[in-house]
Order: sequence, then C-alpha cells, then structure tokens
Amino acid sequence: MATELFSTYSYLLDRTARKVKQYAQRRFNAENYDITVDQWLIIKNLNNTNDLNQSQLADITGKDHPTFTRIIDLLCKKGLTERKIQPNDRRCFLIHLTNLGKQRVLEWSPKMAEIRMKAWQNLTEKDYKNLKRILDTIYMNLDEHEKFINEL
Amino acid sequence: MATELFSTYSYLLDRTARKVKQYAQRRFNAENYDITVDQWLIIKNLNNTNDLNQSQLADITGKDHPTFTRIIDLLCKKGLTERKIQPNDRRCFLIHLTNLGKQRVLEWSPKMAEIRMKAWQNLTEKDYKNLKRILDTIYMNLDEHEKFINEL
DNA sequence: TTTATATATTTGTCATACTAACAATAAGTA
DNA sequence: TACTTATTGTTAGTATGACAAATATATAAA
Repeated sequence: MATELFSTYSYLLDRTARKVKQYAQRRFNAENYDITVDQWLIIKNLNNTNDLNQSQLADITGKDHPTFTRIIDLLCKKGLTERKIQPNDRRCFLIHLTNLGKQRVLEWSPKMAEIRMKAWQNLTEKDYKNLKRILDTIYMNLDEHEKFINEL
Repeated sequence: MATELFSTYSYLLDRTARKVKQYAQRRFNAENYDITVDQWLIIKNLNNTNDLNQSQLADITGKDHPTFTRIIDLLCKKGLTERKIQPNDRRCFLIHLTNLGKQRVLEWSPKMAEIRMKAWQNLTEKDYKNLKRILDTIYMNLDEHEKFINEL
C-alpha cells in the first residue's frame, strides 16, 4: 500500500466524512431546518424504533453515552423528543419522539434523501457494496469488542 | 440505494472515520506519545514540506483556519513547531518544525505505520484503489470550489 | 440485611469542526 | 495620498467526540 500521507485511507476517510457532514449541514441551514446532522440521525432513527432507552439508542446510532445525553438534552429543548420515566427501572429513561418530532421527520425526510443522493452521483450500486464491505472490514479490524467476540 | 440507517454511506463513513481516529489515539496513548491524531497529521506533513504558512498548511491538511490556529498553538506549546515571522508579509507566519519536532516524527513514524496497517488487514491493493476512488468522488460531488472550477 | 457489583445517566475536561466577527496587513484604485 | 477590498490569522460561541469520574438505582452475593 502506498505510504504517502495523502494517499492514506485515514486522511481520506476523515476528510470525506467531514465533507459529507458539512455539506448536509449547510443544506439544512439553507432550508432553515433548525437541527444538526447528528440530531437528525437520532430523530430519524427514533421514527423507526421509538421508546428505546438512552443506552440502546446511543449504541444503535454509534454515539458515546455522554455525547448522547447532550444531544438528547438539545433535542428535548427543541421539543422534538422527551424523556419518559420507567417506573420499573428508575435508572433509565425511554426516549420518545414527540408529535412535533414526528412531524419534522416527515417534513424534512424528502430533502434529506435528496441531499444524501447528491453525494452519490457518478457512483453505482456495486460501488456502494464495495464501500460498505471495505468500511465494515476496517471497523471490525479495529473494534476491540468484536475482536473479543470473534475469539470465542 | 438502501435507505436504512445502517446502510447509509454517511453513517458508515462517520462511524469508520471515528473508529480509525479513536483506535490510533488509544495506541498513541498506550505508547505515551503526547500527541493527538490531528496534531500528528500536521507535524508528519511538516516533515515533508516545512516552512509553509498557516493557510497553505491548513488547506493541505484539510483543516479550517480557526481549528488550525488552535492546533498550531498546542504544537508550539509542546515545542514541536514554531511560528516564524516573515518580514515581507507581516500578515502570515511560516510554520516551522523544530528539532524536537523532527526527532519525534522520526521516533514515532514506525509505530504510526504499524497502526495504519492494522486497519487494513484482510483488504487488498485493489480495495484501496476502489476506496480512494469512491471517497474522492463523494468529496468532489460535494465540494463547492471544485464544482466551480469544473464549470470553467 | 448488608455489602458488593453492575447498569444507566450525568458532569467535567480537553480537542476538534464550523460559523461569525474582528484585527492587522497588503494590494489595488481613484 | 486616501479609500476600498482582499488576505491572513485570531477569538468567541456552540456542537460534537472521547475519556474519566461521579451519582443513582438495581441486582447478586454473603
């Protein structure tokens, strides 16, 4: 593999991930959608699987638990989600998408899909499969937990 | 293209980029290398092309200017770089890798290469070329400046 | 029942990403 | 020269990411 700095996958990955997030955020802002890319990821996911607790949702969306707490704080402040107490386990909350939250997901989804497709111009279904395979392989190569599981 | 959260390239990209950075940082910390991944990227690059000004270096390493200012502040505090005044243009500094900086690049490079290869297990040269092509395509699709250039 | 351990969430700290506003300097122009 | 515009870099504010530590509650063990 080439060892030149700018040929390294880590630089390319970081740069591209940032570009995608940055582009999406600018499009959100241009439409006056008062939400960040990471916040969107979460409410979009809540629309599919509502009423999970924070830990589960954090894991699903790939966020650190402290980071997740803070993002939910902001979503609650915006009225898009709420924390529901569970009487049978008072350690955890269920994160619930409010009616406003559901409305926003419906309202904003088409634009989000359009933005997502924009990045994929000139690429094929096969490219997607390859990308997914390569990224998943890298992820697994570095994931301590998965490595442990595989050794069992 | 699939629309599920876990099948979106943006999620995969973000997740993988973070995993790579996180893994590298943990390995740095384990070796007591007092440096972050982003700081390393910059001194590694300075070792090839020393004495550029901040704007040029920020562009090369893909950082925005405010972020770059802060990273250079930290690198200078650690004695790895220094800002040199240019008499003919007093707006900008040349960023200079100190002797300690050069020493650290030499000292740490082998471990960094090892860490980089770790993520690439089970992948081929062809995978690398594909990944690079796909990521570059996504980047170009979203890059306003390049788009403008291409239209000329 | 008391103690120990595990789970869920929060708080604090540092680093980075991005935006906006600002200061200093340089370069172009009337 | 004086005015305007562009460039370079900094600072401040908000959001996120990673990690360590604290808090509250639940569960298991002695």
